[in-house]
Amino acid sequence: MFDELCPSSLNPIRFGDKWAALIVRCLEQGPRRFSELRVPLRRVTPKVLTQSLRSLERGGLVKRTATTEGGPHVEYELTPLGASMIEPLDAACAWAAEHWDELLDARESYDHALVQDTSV
Amino acid sequence: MFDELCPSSLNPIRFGDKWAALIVRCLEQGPRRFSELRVPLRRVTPKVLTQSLRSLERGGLVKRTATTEGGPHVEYELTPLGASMIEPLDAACAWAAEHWDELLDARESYDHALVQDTSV
DNA sequence: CTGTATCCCTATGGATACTG
DNA sequence: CAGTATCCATAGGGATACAG
Repeated sequence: MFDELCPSSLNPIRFGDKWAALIVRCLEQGPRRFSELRVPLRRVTPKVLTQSLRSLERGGLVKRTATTEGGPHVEYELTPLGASMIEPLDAACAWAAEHWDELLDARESYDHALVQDTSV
Repeated sequence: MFDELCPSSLNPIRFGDKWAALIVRCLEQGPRRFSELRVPLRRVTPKVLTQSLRSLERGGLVKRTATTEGGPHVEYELTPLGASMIEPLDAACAWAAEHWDELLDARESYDHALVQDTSV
């Protein structure tokens, strides 16, 4: 029933892996180089960043352009498909931001209740 | 920079774990019992379903109600907070559905190109 | 019926070091 | 600069069996 909504091998509802959404938001403002992406992403290790970028590239969301003149230079940018993802992604981020406090509060009171139960 | 957007411990941008989004969509149409949820979710094992439900409950997105009269009977339903998540979730699903073919095509041609490179 | 308990396997992601 | 290579730790998810 939900097969077509969420094949685990291609799960856009989760917007890809841990860094995918963040990368897309970085590229939202224009092309970025490999090293330019590392900084805002909390110093993600190169291996992991490469993994995520390859995955986005594979899904046609990001385009990679390399030149070698004057040292290696690689730029990543959103494809039109990638750019089309920004709208739902922003909606999700806006929702999260709007309800952030509620989420944290719910969590805290749930955990608090658990402690009570356990101690009794 | 992105800390407040995506703490890995509470990552609503990914709509929770593998089953969370699917569960929410099941509950969208009204309260469901534990066993009623197992069927549409491709026969997810009880352990995993319990895990996901607990996680949603902890986040204040789902409410659990249990009665014991005439055998165990437990119902899960969306809280207002959980219901508010449907909008961005639907947006994400709609995007995925709309661009599904493009995603698959991009993937296929990426993999195809890889094979070419490797064989050369 | 609604879960727990146990075991297990893989995928994800990170640290560190090295290369073209 | 833009990655690979290697090793490793953990968590997520699943199979199966059992319990209240």
